[in-house]
Amino acid sequence: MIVAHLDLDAFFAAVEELEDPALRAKPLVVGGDPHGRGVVSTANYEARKFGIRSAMSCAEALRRCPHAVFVRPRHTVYREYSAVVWDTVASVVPTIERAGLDEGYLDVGEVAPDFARARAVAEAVQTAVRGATSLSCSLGVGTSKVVAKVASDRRKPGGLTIVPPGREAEFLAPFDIRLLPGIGPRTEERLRGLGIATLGALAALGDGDLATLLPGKNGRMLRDRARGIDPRPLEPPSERISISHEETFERDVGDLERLHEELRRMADRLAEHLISSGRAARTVTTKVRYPDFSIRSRSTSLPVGTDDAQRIGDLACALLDRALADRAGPLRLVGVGVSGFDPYRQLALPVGADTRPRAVDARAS
DNA sequence: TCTGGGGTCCTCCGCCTG
DNA sequence: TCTGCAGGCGGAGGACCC
Repeated sequence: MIVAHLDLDAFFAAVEELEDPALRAKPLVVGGDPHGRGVVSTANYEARKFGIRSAMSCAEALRRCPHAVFVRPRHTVYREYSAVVWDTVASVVPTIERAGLDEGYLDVGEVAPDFARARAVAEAVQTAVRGATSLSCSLGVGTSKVVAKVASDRRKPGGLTIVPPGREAEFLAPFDIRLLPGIGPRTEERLRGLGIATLGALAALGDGDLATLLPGKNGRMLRDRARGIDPRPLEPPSERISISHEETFERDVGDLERLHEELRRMADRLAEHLISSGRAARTVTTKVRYPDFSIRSRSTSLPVGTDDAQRIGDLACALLDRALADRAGPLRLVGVGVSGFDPYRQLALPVGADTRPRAVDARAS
C-alpha cells in the first residue's frame, strides 16, 4: 500500500484570509468569544508565533496576543472550499478517504506503482489544490495511514514528506508520543509516568510492560502503530450513527425550567434532522456537564424508533431529571443526542391505539 | 472567573435469558 | 426447582479525533 495523508494548512484561518486578504498579515484566531467560554478552532501561523494553539481557550489566546483578530467559524463557507479541494484532489488520485473538512487519505498506489513516482503524484496534488483554491496543503506518504499522517505533519505548511518502505519504525522512533494518533492526554500521562516519551520507546515495550501500562487491544494497537504497523485500509464514506446537539451556557444554569427549555429546543432540531433524512432513532441520550467539568450521561432506548420532537424532548427532560437526582447542582452544559437509527419513520397510530412498548420491529408492520 | 461542538469507538458493568 | 454459566444487550463513562 502506498498511502498519502493530506492536511490543509490552518484551513479555517486560511479560508478567512482568502475571503478578507486584509487579515493575512495579522494574527488571526478562528474560534469562540474571547470574552466568553469559547476555544480556539484554528489560528493562522502569525498567531501561532504567540503560542496560540487549537483547543486553547480564547481568553488565554487574547492574553497571549491582545492585538489578535478573532472571527467566528463559518462552517458553510469552509464546506464549500473543502468540496472544491476534494474534487480537485480526486481528479489526480481517484480513491480518497476524507477524514474531515481539512484532511484525508489518498490511495497513491492506485496511480503510482512505486515510491519513486509517489513524490510526483503528491506534488501534482499540491499544485492542483493551490491552483484551484489558492490554499496550501501538506502531504505525507508512506506504507500505512499512521506513517502518512505523522509524516504530513513534519513540514508544515506546504511540505511533503516521504517515508520509504522498510524505514517506518526508524522514521517514527524519535517523535514525541503525543504525535501518534490514538494517544491523547490520558495515555500520554500514563506513558510519561514511566519515562516513555518517544515512539521508539513505546515501540520497544515488551508484552509484560505493555499489558500493565496499556491493557487491552488498544495498547497492542498503539505499540504496533509506533512501529509503523497499521493495517487499516482506506474506508468508503459511511452513514452517521448518531446526531447530537449541546450547548455550553455563558453562566452555569440551575433553573430546571430553563434546562428543560434548552433540551426541548435541541430535541426540535434533532427531530427536524431525522425527518429530513427519513430516519427514526431508538436511543435518546442526555448529557450534562457540571461546573467542575465532570460529565454525566443518561440514555434510554425505545422498542421502535421515533422522529417526534415532543417524544424526544420528553425523554431528554426525564433523563436530565434522573441525572440531577443522582447529582444535583447548576450545569455548565446540557446536550441531547439520538442514535440507533431505523431507516423508516415511526408509523402514525390511530387515536386510542395501544401504544405500550412492545418488542416489535417497525419494518415488519 | 481557563477548557466548544459534534462525532466515533472501546470497555465495563449489570441484567436478562437459555 | 435451584444454581451456575455464557452470551447478548443496554446503559454509562472514558478517551480520542477534527
